[in-house]
Amino acid sequence: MKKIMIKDMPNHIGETIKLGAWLANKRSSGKLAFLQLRDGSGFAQGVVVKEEVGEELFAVAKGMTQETSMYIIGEVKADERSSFGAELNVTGIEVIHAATDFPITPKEHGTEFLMDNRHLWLRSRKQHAIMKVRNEIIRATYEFFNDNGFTKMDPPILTGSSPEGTSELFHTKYFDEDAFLSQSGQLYMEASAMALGKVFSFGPTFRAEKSKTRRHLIEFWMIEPEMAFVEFEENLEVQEQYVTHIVQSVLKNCKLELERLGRDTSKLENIQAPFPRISYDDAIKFLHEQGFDDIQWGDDFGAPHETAIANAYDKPVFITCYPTGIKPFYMQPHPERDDVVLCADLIAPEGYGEIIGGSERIHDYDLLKARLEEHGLSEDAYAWYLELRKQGSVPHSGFGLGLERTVAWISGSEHIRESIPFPRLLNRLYP
RNA sequence: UCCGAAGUAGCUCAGUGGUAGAGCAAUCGGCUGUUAACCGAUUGGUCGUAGGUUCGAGUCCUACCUUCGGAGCCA
Repeated sequence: MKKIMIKDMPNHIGETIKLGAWLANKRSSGKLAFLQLRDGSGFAQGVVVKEEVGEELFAVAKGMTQETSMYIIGEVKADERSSFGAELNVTGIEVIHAATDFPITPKEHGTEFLMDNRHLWLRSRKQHAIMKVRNEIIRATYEFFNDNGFTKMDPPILTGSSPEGTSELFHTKYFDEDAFLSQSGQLYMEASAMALGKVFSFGPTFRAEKSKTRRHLIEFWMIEPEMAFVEFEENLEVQEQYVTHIVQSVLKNCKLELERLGRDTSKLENIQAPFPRISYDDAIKFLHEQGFDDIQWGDDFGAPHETAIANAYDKPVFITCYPTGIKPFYMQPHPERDDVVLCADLIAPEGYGEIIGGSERIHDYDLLKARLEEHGLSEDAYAWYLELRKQGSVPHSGFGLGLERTVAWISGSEHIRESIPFPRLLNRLYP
């Protein structure tokens, strides 16, 4: 007898098979029991008919508690009532471990309770679907960059200095030295791009910001491509093609999951490059026209401003060329203007906020050195980074995409904490 | 850090100065197609903590703790 996964059941109609499974839920009558089974690959219903299996096995089925683990044997039957077209006509059950008092019952629960039980919450249908979407985004990311000539390079997580002086960093000891957990691998990716041309990284980043919103995590995963000989506008084209690829891949490969999440897929089908662009200057004008009198040229956007701009489009929108004063030291100035830089943020639709920040980087040694000084950053700590501009420096650009915000947007999750297996939040390091 | 809301059964909540309640979960029983199944019964309480007002406090007052939502900061 063949041991298979639930997702493959439609390929085994009429066969007797074996599953390793957990009991997600059950319903029963005097002569029928419906077991809602899950095995990690999917969810399926097992039907136990008393007349067919006998008193003893029927009593076992009726008595099973939520999340009991088992090997279960039966014949796969086609059934239109199933979400994926198949169910199991059970003929044998071997209970492996009987669960007791599983805390997450099939009714409503509060956030704190679910977060305390995150290690068990992951088993639920919605969380399962979000993790599948997350995985598809990761898979499509590797596919896109591999197909387009990028090499994956892994920057260090322990660093001795900060790429951007502003954000709070997690501090730790490195033997007798001070070290910090990486909040971006960008500077190392620039060095990597000078070696391998087009590179990307995918790894965790850490920000000790006291942020407490539905868009913030303390530990989150970022995809950071960096490209030699690529200038500002080409950088935007890579971004819109990349985001298009991951959205379309999820639509194609996660149909069941998006349905289970209740995602409005028509909004996602529309996500096709090119994406609209609006300059910072025009965005300020637009906001003033919309009645926002709380923002002036030179201010950074708040969440309500970003949402107002995003709501004017049905695709992600690039906001380009921000004032030099509110952006990091390494961004290339606009060729015709001194007061703005060649950068762009990509704002997701439907209020999910900024998912990409990117820019062309300064490649002139003297200018970069001057910017380091203006920002009060130590030249010693950035000596290796400056030296890149002395050894065959070239125009180059890159960006960083926040994975969890992207997962939240595509899956339609209301909060970013559900888009990573074990979220690290302000006041939460458990489980 | 600031602004707002909330802490009552394992979970989700009601209870608005006078005997501590419901649904779900658990346990027992019933039901031949359920799908957050349904029906009946049973079990289950330091009302966040400390102090105060009152004949009497889950309810009113004060402080603290915790959580949630938002702001700032950012991806």
